Amino acid sequence: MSAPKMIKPTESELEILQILWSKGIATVREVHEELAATKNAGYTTTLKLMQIMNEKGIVKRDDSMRTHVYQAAVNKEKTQKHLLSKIIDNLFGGSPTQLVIQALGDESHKASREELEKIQALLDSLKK
Amino acid sequence: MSAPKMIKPTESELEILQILWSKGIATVREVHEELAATKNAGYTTTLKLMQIMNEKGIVKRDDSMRTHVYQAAVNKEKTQKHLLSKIIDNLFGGSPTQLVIQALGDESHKASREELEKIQALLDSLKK
DNA sequence: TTGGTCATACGAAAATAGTCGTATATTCGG
DNA sequence: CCGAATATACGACTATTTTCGTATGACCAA
Repeated sequence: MSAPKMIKPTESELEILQILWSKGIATVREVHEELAATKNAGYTTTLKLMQIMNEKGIVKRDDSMRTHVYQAAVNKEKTQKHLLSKIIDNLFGGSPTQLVIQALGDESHKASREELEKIQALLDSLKK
Repeated sequence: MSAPKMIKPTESELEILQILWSKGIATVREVHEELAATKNAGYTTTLKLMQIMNEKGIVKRDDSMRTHVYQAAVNKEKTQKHLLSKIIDNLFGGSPTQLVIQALGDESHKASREELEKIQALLDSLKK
């Protein structure tokens, strides 16, 4: 298994992870700026969060310089899969199909045609 | 909108909701019994949780008798959709397709052939 | 060199969740 | 009628998460 045995990021940690996953590496300042776009929190709050994540092993950091550089220490797909698995159990009684149906029917997150094709392709391969 | 403006049940509350959704109505004792099958918590813990859920408006109860009878006050599909929407944003950067792909690929929750057909049908109707 | 800016560390308050002990009331079998 | 079983109410304790204020040190421009 990977570094952290039980992956269970909190909501705030997830927000930070998403930024790190997309950026690859980032400083606290950079993460905070991006966070501040939608959220409203102080700089030291973000800092503290990232320090805690570092202690938990959710992120790694290079502190050889004055300004530390962070990166995710947990795999994106693994984390998604893990949390999704929990959701399926907690919210959909263990049925991934129900989840898929609700997700595809979500009005505020419509899938494009290409995306539908992608799902179709996956479905085809699963049917075989 | 329905009773509770912001639906945001906690993990424990979700476990209870699932039981209420499946049973329709139930007493604290009944919910607790079912909960105790997988979890390990005292009776008064379950009671307290359900009392709090009642205050929050997540469940309703008939307390005209000594043994109160509870039922969910939030719609199952609506709640699923709402929480799923959050997940899509928090974990999948707003892409339901990514979520669907991960869900279908989940090894521990495999979909049966019938379920795949159901998804196929939905996909067909979306494509039109 | 000195003042302003920016970085991390640290402690602790505030908010949320979950757990349970204990008090009190009702019900029921004998 | 009495005691055991069972129900709810309520308060409090623990744990976790989130949020910041403040201290301290490094860096830099004038």
